[in-house]
Amino acid sequence: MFDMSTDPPRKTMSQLRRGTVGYCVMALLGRRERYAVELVRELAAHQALAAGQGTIYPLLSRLRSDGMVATEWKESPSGPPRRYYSLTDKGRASLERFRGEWKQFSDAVDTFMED
Amino acid sequence: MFDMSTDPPRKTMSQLRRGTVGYCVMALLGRRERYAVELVRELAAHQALAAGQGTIYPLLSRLRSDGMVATEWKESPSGPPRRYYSLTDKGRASLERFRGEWKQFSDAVDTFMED
DNA sequence: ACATAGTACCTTGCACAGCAAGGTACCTTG
DNA sequence: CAAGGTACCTTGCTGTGCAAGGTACTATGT
Repeated sequence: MFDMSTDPPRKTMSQLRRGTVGYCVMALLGRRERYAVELVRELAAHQALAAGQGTIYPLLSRLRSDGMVATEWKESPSGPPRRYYSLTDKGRASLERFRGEWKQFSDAVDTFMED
Repeated sequence: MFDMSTDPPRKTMSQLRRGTVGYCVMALLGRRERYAVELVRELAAHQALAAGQGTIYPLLSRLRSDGMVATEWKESPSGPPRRYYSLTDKGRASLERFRGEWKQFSDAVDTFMED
């Protein structure tokens, strides 16, 4: 059972993340390469975009098969090996395009939300 | 077939709409009551939030069973009767809450996209 | 040498909103 | 009384996010 009074905020935020998490990950990878657990930690820092491993691994897998990111295995200074992800040129182009779509979209929603 | 070069934008935008269309509809209903086809037309005006009847009718049905909106049948000056939707107090509270979540979320995405 | 803990990888099954396409009924007009 | 417009609604599919569960490698303590 949940908070029945209004609307569970968890679910709402989860829906909002749809379609954006991938591009936020790509934005991070555009600066420097990272591995999956690192990405999870950095997303968790911005509360609204917190996404667990169950979201990140399938997401990275999709980005990879779409050619948006490239991967490379590297040994860790302490622990099991890590798979590092970096943004490809195709990924960079896709991200650039998203920036425009995001602005258009968020401006539209802002318009509706302003009373 | 589609544009294979990068990413079909249609699909991206469709994902972005998730979770927001409902609240945009509620925002409209917060000002004055409207019927479904009217809502479809007003959303279509803001291109980024265009949603067809296949989206709107199930959405309104959900909002209704969640107690966010109330409905009332009214005769049309010309044509079949219309079902008018209006925002309930519960809907108003939920919308108010969403405004905060939306700001938090869009600020977070903006942070990632700036660079 | 071996158990324990920590880190990192990944998969499975489900939930649910948006959507295209298809279908019914009412009213007006010629 | 047929044709066209308006308004209602449903069905089946898709894709993404998520919790939960599972494997493997390394370091540490005894």
